Amino acid sequence: MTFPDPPAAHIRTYNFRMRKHVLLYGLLGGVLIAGLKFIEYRWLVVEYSVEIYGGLVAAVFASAGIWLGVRLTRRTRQTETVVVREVVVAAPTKFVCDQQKLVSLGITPREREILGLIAEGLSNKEIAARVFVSENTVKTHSSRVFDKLGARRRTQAVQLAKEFRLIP
Amino acid sequence: MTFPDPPAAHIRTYNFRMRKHVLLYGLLGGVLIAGLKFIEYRWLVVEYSVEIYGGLVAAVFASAGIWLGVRLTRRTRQTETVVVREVVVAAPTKFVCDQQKLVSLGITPREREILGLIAEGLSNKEIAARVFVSENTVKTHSSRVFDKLGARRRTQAVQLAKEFRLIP
DNA sequence: CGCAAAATCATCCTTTCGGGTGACGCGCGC
DNA sequence: GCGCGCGTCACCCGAAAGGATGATTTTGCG
Repeated sequence: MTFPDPPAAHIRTYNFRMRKHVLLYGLLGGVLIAGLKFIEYRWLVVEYSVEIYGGLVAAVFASAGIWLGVRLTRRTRQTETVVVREVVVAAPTKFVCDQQKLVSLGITPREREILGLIAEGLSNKEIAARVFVSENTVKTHSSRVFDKLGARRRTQAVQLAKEFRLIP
Repeated sequence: MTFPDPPAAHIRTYNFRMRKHVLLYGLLGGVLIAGLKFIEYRWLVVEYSVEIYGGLVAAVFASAGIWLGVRLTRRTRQTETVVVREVVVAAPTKFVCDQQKLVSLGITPREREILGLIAEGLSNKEIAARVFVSENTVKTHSSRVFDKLGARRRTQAVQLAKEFRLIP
C-alpha cells in the first residue's frame, strides 16, 4: 500500500498519531478510574465526595483534552505553515498576447492573425492561400492593421507588433 | 474604545474569546455537578455509580477540552507565515551575433548592417539615407543577403535572420 | 428584428521590392 | 600585376506591396 502524493502521506501520519493519542487517553482514563476505586476504599468517605471526584476527573480530563486538542491541531498548523508560493517573475516559456494593447489599438482577431502571418515572412498571396480568402482581402486586412499600428511597411509593422507584444 | 490596527484587534479578540470560553467552561462544570447531585437523590444508587459519573464527567470535559484546545490554537493558525519565494527564471540576456553562422552563410558586415536596418522596418530609401549610399546600393546588398539567407521577401529575411541569431 | 462591427472582395493607382545584369573602384594577397 | 572579395552605383522590368474607395456579406449583440 503506497501513497504516491504528499497529501495522502500527511493524512496517514495524522491518523497514526491520533490513534496513538486515543490509546494513551483511554489508558489514562483507566488508570484514573482505578485510582478512584482505590481511593474509595482507602480514603475516608467525606460528604460531597462525588462532587470532589467529579471535579477532579473533570479537571484532569479537561486539561488532558486541551492538551490533546492543541496537540492535534499543531500537526495541522505545521503543514499549513509551509505554504511556499513560487512566483515566476520572467517566464521565457509561453508567449501571451497583450490583449489590452490589441483592444486599445482596435485590432481585430482576423487582423492580428494576418499580422502574425506577415511576421512569419509570408507574402499576401501565401497568406491568402493559408487562410482561404482572396489576396485583396489580405491586403485590406494588412492595410487596416498597418494603419492601426502606424506602420508604412510590413517590416515596420512586424517590428512594432513585436514591441507591443502582439506577436511572439 | 477603538482598535486601529488589525493585529491589536486580533489579540484583544483572542483574550476576550478565551475568557468567554473559560466562563462557559465553568458554567458547564457547575451545571454538570448540579445534574449529578440531582441524579444522586432521584436515581437509584447502583453499584459503580461513582465510576459511571466519573466516566461521564471525564467524557464531557475531555471533549470540551479537546474542543477548547482546537479552538485556542485555531487562532494561531491564522497567523501562518506564507513564504513567498521569487524564482527568477531567465534575465533578458544580451544579444550576441552568431559569427559562425554569419561566416558560413558568407554574409559580409555591410550586408549584415543592411539586414539589421531592414529588420527595424526601414525602407530601402530610408536605409540609403541612413548609411549615406544610393538606394540602388541598398537594393544590391539586400538582394545579396536575401539570396544568402534563402529569403524571397524582406519579412522572410528578418524571420530567418532572427532564427539564425544574426540580429536581436 | 435591426444595428454596428467585422470580414469579405473588388478596382484603380502609386510606390516599393526583388531579380537580373553590368560596371567601377579599392584593398589585399598570391 | 592580377585576381578576388567587397562595396558601390546604375538601369530595366515584373512582381509585390500599399493607399484610397466602394460595396457586400457575415456576425454578434441589445
